Amino acid sequence: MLDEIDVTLSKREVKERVHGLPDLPGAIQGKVVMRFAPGPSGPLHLGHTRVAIINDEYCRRYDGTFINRIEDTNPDRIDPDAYEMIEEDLKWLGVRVDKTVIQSERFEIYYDLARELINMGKAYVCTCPMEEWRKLKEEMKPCPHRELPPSVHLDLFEKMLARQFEEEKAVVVIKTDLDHPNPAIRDFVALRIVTSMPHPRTGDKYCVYPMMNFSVAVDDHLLGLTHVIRGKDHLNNTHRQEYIFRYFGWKEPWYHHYGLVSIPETILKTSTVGKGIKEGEYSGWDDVRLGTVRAMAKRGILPEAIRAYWIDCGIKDVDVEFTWDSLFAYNRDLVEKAADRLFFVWDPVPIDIYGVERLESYAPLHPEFPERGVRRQVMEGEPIRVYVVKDDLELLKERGKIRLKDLCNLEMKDGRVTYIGNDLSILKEKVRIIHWVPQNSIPGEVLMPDGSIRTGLVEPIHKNEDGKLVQFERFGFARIGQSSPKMIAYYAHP
RNA sequence: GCUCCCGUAGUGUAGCGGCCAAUCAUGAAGCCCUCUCGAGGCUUCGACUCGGGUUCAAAUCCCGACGGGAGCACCA
Repeated sequence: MLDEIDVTLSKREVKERVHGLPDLPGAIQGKVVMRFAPGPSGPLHLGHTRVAIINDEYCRRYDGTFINRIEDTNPDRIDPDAYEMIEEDLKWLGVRVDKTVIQSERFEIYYDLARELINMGKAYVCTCPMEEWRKLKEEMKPCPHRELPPSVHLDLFEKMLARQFEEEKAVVVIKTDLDHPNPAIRDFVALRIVTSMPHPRTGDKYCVYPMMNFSVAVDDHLLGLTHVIRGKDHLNNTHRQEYIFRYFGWKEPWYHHYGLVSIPETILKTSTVGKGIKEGEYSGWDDVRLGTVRAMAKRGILPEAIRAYWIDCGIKDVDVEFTWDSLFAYNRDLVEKAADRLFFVWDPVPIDIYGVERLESYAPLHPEFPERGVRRQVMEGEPIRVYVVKDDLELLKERGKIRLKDLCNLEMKDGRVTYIGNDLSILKEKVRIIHWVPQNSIPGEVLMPDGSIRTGLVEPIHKNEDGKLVQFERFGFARIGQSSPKMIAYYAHP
C-alpha cells in the first residue's frame, strides 16, 4: 500500500519536473521577493519577456512579491512614455506586479548611503580626468584622491550635490580591490554628475545620479530581494554589487545568471527602433517587423505561448538561440482550435466557370467543429466568376483538373473552364485542392513580419473577426486588424 | 590582453556514476487522411566537442586542449 503511493508520487514529480523550472534554493512560501528591473527607454521586447516571466513564475510558485523597478537613472536614455508602456506590456504578458518602484524618486536614499560609504572609507570622490583614472585602474594603481581621509571626500560630495562641479568633473567611486585580477571588478563609479540634460521626471532638481551598480545594490537590499535571476551579462555587475553588500553588512540575495539569448533576425534595439519610428521607417512600437511585445500582440502571438517558451527554455547557464519556430509551435497549439478558417487569395486571378448556373458553398468555419457553422457563399449566372491564386491557375492549366475546396471540381480544355460536378471521389485521381473566393470578396492585405505586404481578396466574412486570430487556409495564421472597407491582417505564423 | 561563465541532435530541453545502443519538443524527409502548405496518425533523420585520468562501470567525477559567450563604461 505504502509502496504504491510512493511510486505514484515519484512518477508525478518526475513528470512535473520535465516541463517546469527547478526549485529556488532557500525559497520559503510567502517570503520570496523578486524583481524585474527595466530601463525605461521604450516598451518591452522579446528579450525582456524572459526575465519578467521567469521571475513571475517563481513569485507565483512561492506566493512571493514581484517588484517592477524602473531604473531611470540615466536621463539620456529615457522615453517618458515608457513608464506606462512597460506597465501595459507586463499586464499583457500576464505578469502579476505587486509593487512598482521608480528609482528617480529615491535620489535622497542613494545620497544618504553614499555618505555612509564615504564615511566608512569605502568610497571616495575622484576628480581625475576620466581617462587617467581608468588608466591607473588598468595598472592597478590608486588615483591621488583614493587615500585621502573621508572628511575630505564627504566635503567634496556635498560640493557635487551643491552643483559646484561640472559634468564629468567629479564622481563617487566605490573602492574594491585595485589588485583584483579581473579588471572589471576594480574600483567602479557609484554616482556621477549630469547637468547637460534634465531628467524627464525630476527635471533639474538633482544633478548627481547614481550608477546602476550602486542603485541596484541599494534597492535590492532595501526592497528585501531574496532571489535575483537575470542574464549572464550581469555576472560582473553582481560581483561589484557584492562589495556594497559586504561593506554595509547586508545579507545578499540568492543570485542566478542564466545564459544569454541570441534572437536572430529580429530588430530589438530600443534606440534603433525609436529612431526608426521618428523617421517614419516603422509605423510605431507595434510595427509587425519588430520584436516588441506590442508587435507580437498585434500579430496574435499569445502571452501564454511566450510564457511556455521561456519555461521550456529554463534558466541554465548555457547561451541559447531563440527560435521562432518553437514559439510558433506553442502558439499554434493554443490557437489552432479557436481560429476560424477563411479563404484569402493572394495574387488573385479570375476564373470563369461554364456549365453551371448556380454554385453554393458550405465551408466549415473549423473542420473539426462543424457545429460552429459554415461560410456560405452563393453564386449565380453563367459563367460564374471566382478568383484563385495565380500559381494555382497555372496548376490547373498544367493538370487539366482541379478541385475548388468546398465548392466543386473543374476541368480546363482549350482555355475554357468547365464545371465537372462536386464528387469528392475525384481526389482519388490525385487532383489537387485549391482555395478560391467569390466575386463579391473584400480587398485585403496581410502585413508580413519581413515588411512585405501580400495583397489579394478575402472571402466575404459573415462574422465579426476583427481583432481575432484566424487561419487563412493554405496561407497561415493571421490576426485581423480590420475587415472593412478593406481587410488588413497581420501575419502570425504558418 | 586580462577576468568570468558555458559546451547533449539544426534549435531548445531531460538525464548529472550503472535503468542511456540517451528523453521530450521543435525542425527536416516520407507516407496515410473524401476536401488547407493547419490539425491528426504512422515512419525515418539527427547529439553526449576532443584527449587523458579516476572507477568493475562516465554524457555524468577530475585534469588538459579546443570551441562558444560575456565583462573590463562617468549605459542599464
